[in-house]
Amino acid sequence: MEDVARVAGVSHQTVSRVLNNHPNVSSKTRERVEQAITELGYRRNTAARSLVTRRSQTIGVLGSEMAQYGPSHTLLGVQQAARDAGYFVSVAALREVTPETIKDAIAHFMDQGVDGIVVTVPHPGTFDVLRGITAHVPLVAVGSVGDEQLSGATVDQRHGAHLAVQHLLDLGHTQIGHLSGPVDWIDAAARIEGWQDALTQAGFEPATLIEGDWSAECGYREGLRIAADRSVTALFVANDQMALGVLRAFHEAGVHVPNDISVVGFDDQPESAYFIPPLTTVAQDFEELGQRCIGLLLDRLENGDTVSAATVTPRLVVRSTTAPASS
Amino acid sequence: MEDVARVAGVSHQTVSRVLNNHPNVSSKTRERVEQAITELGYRRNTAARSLVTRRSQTIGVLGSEMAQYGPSHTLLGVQQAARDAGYFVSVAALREVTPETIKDAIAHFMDQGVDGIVVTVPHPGTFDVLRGITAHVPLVAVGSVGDEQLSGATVDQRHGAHLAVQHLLDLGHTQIGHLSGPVDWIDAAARIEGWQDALTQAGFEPATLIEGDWSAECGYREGLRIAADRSVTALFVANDQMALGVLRAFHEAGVHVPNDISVVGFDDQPESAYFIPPLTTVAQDFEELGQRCIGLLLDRLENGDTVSAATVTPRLVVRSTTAPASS
DNA sequence: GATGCAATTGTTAGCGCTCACAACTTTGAT
DNA sequence: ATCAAAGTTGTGAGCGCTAACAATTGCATC
Repeated sequence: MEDVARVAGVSHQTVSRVLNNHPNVSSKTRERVEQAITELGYRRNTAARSLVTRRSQTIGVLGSEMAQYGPSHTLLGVQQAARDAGYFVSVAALREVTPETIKDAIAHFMDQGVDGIVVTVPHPGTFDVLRGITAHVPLVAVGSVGDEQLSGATVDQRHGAHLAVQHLLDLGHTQIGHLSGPVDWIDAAARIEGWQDALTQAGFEPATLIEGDWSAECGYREGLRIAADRSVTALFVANDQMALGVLRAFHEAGVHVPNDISVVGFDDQPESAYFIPPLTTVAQDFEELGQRCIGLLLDRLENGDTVSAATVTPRLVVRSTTAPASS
Repeated sequence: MEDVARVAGVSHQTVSRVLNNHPNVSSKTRERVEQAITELGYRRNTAARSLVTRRSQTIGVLGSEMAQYGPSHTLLGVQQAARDAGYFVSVAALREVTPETIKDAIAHFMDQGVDGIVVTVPHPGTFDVLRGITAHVPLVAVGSVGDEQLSGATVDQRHGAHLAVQHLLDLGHTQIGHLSGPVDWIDAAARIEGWQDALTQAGFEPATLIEGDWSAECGYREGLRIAADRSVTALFVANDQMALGVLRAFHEAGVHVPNDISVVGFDDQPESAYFIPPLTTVAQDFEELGQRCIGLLLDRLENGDTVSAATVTPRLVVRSTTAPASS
């Protein structure tokens, strides 16, 4: 920086002012400094800068199951939005989710001096842990609706589940089962509630609820059982991967989809259009979710806004696994 | 730090020594300092530390298509290995791959003062761009075999392709087509070569080569064409997603897998076991790949090793999409 | 031409840490 | 008891930057 100042014939402070876009620099000087910067290929030292500003221009992203479809796309959205805003993104993936591992990871980020943290750990206990932590930086929790202490960005999963069930109801189904995700996942719980609500509102009993684990393997296993007992005419499956397993099980058991049983998934992964048959499902935009997280964070960081929330709305994609109920 | 020193009754330098595990500190003093640290909840300031050491304890990961199965799992492996070694991981995802965007991202990392960079941009041009850059930190390129200037970690894709084709040859197939990935992907090129090699070695002509784009949609499209012309009895597909599309196309066209045509995929995603029928494919361990990258980087960082390479070996997983050729 | 005010630029200190070196303390051999 | 060598601790400087303040300049006003 001293070198730049010398070349431009000014003081180091003026260089700093140019770098930080301070108003009171004459355009002539600014130009000279900028030229010196490019000439010398100068890059400002981040460490020195954050030592004095106490800002690191870094956002930490804490997540579990980061390689899954949802989380990895959320990360992508977060990353892009953050980089567009001039922030670095530091990632910590949890191998195992416990209050301790979460606290550890947050501490890891605090050590690093991040300016804000996005948490995508989709278990309800997470929020309590986060509320118990006094991080001195803004926090956004994915999946949380947001409250006094914690900002939240979320897909309206309940609405998504409504959409799915309503579609089946519209087709004349009344016996609509649900193969859910693990109940200790926020998303799974919200989808269960949406399913129950829609059914209850329509005057039907939400009877058949099976708890799954998101995997195709589990979808297959439970699919075989459902195929054997045939107590439902339609099945709302909490994600596309389990739906894949279900379709395979039904295929093997000679249950025809959609004529014998209708199936609706959730997520709309790109592959779902190529299942046999192509899957009717609920699409959610994870990248937008990630972007909204950063939006929330930047609002708090730059405008000093307090807590807030953002919601992304899912939509139904009808393909070939749903058909009118045979009367 | 001054506070800790005061509480422990030593100088700030002694505190620093304890923090850095310097040998010449008496165990009594060390204990006293450590107690003061926990008592005060002291955390060392990363910015100040890296200002003087010129080390940031951060590793940059530069990638494209980061939400895909391979890259996201590689990132996971990188992240875990890095965190175990006490490093932070900063991520930059490229929206678009050009020499400029790569250079930008590297510059972004240099600004941040990363200690090392892992690049997973699976296009051959990448390596030339990287060689042209004078980053003053160790670089590991995923997919590169490594050379004088550039360390590399890679899955032996050629071997994987061999495995797939040999399996089909063993079943008596001789007309073995290949639906490849985009030829400007390193992985796609390596798999094509493996396919060609294996066939040539066995004395057959590698005739039917179709270039795809990794997507299920493309697998479906090309699958329909192959079903119509029936010039092959077996198809080696460069990834599982395209294989999904192919299976769907064959199903629709009334081509029975594996009796009419055998299909082998590549990747072994967890879902592949639940395709209809379950997919024979080549498994590769992306997390291990990521871990090896960090291993390479740390070797260079800590032991001053020069360039080197690591290879992960894929293996064949036989399921139900392959059967002996009907004579 | 003197005066005041704003716009622009320079000077100094210090963020929290590690490095190099100086100073002190112990140990063990003479 | 004496001395050197090793082990242990303290002191001062400075990494590259920005904030606060001081100093200078330009320019309109009386």
